[in-house]
Amino acid sequence: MYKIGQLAQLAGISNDTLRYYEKHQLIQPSLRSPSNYRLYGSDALQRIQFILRAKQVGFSLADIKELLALEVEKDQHSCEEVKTLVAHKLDTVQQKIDELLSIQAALNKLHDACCGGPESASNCSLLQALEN
Amino acid sequence: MYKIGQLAQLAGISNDTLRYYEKHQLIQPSLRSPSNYRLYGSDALQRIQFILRAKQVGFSLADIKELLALEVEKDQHSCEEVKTLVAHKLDTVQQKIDELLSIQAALNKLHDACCGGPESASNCSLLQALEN
DNA sequence: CTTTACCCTAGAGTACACTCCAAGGTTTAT
DNA sequence: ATAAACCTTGGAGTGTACTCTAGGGTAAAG
Repeated sequence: MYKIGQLAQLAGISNDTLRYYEKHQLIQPSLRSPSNYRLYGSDALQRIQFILRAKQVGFSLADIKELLALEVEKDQHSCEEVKTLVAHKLDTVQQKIDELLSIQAALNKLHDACCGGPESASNCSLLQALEN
Repeated sequence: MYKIGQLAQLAGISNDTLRYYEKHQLIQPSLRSPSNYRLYGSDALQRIQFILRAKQVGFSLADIKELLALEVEKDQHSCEEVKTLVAHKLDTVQQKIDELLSIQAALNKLHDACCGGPESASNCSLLQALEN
């Protein structure tokens, strides 16, 4: 069981951020101590790391809340619903990957082609690299 | 030459957003009309599309301004500087791709494994799918 | 020639995601 | 037993990225 400060330090975020995430229902402490301190299990760390990863690639906290809520439960009905939602999320993820690959290609071109020979070095920008 | 409204519509953003990007030096109109209207060349559209793509994958406007400023010019000195900056940006991009691949893997697992047989369907969440 | 649909600037307002502060209670170390 | 280092809540403040409003000028259509 971690207290808020311990968990925050492990995750590299502030206590305030953790309380903010709780207020917005991205994470809940497993229980409260007799003196009302938040107490977290070790699964909390994994959850926060997922939140940070998703944030890095442009998901909003609202998006992330939806992703974390994706769960298959016992009845087949819920499973079908989840499958549809997951398919949408996978589309979004693939689109982001494609966008990153195009940015990566442009950066590589700027790195390799534009700095190659002495004559090729004049006037080469990221957008020009993206064009060809 | 596009007027601001035409360009904004083509790009799917508002006139205000375009003026906001100009104020923050992400884009400049090629010239002003005699009546002081902004006039953009066709390269502006490409530039905006790059901005939107980069935003989608979690780059801030400050990041994007830096990316757009990456240009190799005539002297070799500038080229070396650009190479160093590009290498850093490529690291960031690769990290984002890796984060997306890990999210993609978890979503696929939730989609395939957790909805497979009738018994495997009970209690499967995104984070559990990420674990194994 | 006037109405409708554009455009301009400057500045205020909004949503999101924190971040900080005040005023107080708890735990740990000396 | 007392100081330092934690924790609590509620609410105010900050930075980013827009979004809207006011008050005005310009351009195209009937």
